[in-house]
Amino acid sequence: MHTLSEENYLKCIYRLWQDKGQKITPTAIAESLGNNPASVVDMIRKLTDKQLIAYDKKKGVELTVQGQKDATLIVRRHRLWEVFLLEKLGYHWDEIHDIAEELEHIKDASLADRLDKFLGFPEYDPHGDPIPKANGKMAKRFSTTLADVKTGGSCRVVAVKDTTSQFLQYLQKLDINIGTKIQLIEKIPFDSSLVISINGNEHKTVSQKFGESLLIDNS
Amino acid sequence: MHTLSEENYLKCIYRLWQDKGQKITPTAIAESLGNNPASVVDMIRKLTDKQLIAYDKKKGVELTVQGQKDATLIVRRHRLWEVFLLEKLGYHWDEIHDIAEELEHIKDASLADRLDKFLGFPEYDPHGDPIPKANGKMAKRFSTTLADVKTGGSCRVVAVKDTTSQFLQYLQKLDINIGTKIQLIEKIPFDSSLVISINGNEHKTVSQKFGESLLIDNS
DNA sequence: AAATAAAATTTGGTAAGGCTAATTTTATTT
DNA sequence: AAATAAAATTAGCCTTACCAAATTTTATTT
Ligand SMILES: [Mn+2]
Ligand SMILES: [Mn+2]
Ligand SMILES: [Mn+2]
Ligand SMILES: [Mn+2]
Repeated sequence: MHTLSEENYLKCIYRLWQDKGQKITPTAIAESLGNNPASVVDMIRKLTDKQLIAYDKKKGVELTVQGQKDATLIVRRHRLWEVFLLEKLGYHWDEIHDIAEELEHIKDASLADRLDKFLGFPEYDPHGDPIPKANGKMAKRFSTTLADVKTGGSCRVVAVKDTTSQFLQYLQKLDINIGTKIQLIEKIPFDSSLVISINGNEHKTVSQKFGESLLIDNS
Repeated sequence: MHTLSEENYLKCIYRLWQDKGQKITPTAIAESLGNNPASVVDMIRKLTDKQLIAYDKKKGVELTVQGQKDATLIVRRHRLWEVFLLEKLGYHWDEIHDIAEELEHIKDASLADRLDKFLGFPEYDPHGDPIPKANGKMAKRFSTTLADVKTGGSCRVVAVKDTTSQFLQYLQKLDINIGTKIQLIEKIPFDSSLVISINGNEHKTVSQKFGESLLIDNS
């Protein structure tokens, strides 16, 4: 099996791969994990030896079939634990990520499946991310952000791209949750700030970064 | 906070202290953890520096007040997770110990208390060990074993002293659980084997080691 | 095509937590 | 009281996973 560190690298590579679909460089991994590039190079060698990734200076880092399988399972465990923490233990959605970051590494062959069943086979985690099934398949992952909405358009929040408590607490303050309806009133040309109406209420202005962190469904 | 290794040492020392109440030596700790005595000496220095234990060649290792507090919390988490795994996820009692051994190290200030509440504030874990309360207090710990019962006497199983799956599966095979009634028919003088009747059924013979691993209540 | 900047890699270290083998201290026998 | 055995400790190494600094490779400008 994999060490805690190996698992965190795997999951990180998996996320970078999903997020952009573009070349994954040692620097990108280093930044994402808050590690030194030198450490990343070490781990790339290690994961390559274990046949979990393939590295080519041209194509960057890629997960092998086995690497994808293993990464998916870690993500599955992470998201299932998040559901458990929120629904069963009553945590708020800005508290669960860090705890799940530890829980996802608990090793037991049947734990994820049992937890899945206990939770009623949820499709999405509390941040709107799809939970991989036991077979590795998972529901659709949304990709349109609030920043992509046309002026005047309406949409519904389906997921958050950023799970830091700073962002989630800001959302709480604005009374935005998964399912909240948002109308884009105006896009400020100067800095792409967005003027929005939350659930039909008074206008509020949010940054471009904010808009790019909210995944929405046009409806 | 403490590392995973520090926590496992703390818990080990706590258990040795409860089990016998006698002098805790580096060798005893090494044996209990399956580590080399040299490693134990290193860790004793580390835990002493952190003021979690006090070590005196005459008195052996002792937990400080802080060490006791911290060890108790780890035990609390371990036993609460065991209840969760058995009652909510449907594991058998011989599977839960090893998983709880990992879960007990998840660090979050309110996790144990939330889990405790979710489980309905259980008093004992599935092996019959008392679960420390949030304030550190806990229900009575039983100490009489089946080997202490007088010939002809009857008793009820209240806890197991050994949580290895070898022992627990043997108990399962004999149809012995927490609460099972056992009568001591005869004690073989030669090797202290015990002839018992489980729930009034036909006589079976078990070893002295077996008898010493079952905690009972005379009733 | 050079020059420069950025990214990747190598080299040499550190800290934690293990180990074995050797040594010293403490207990137990004779 | 010696001799012997057992326990504790020290010394020296190993692996994992990180780091900083130096170097090499690759990209980007000029
Ligand atoms: Mn993690
Ligand atoms: Mn999530
Ligand atoms: Mn443990
Ligand atoms: Mn237990």
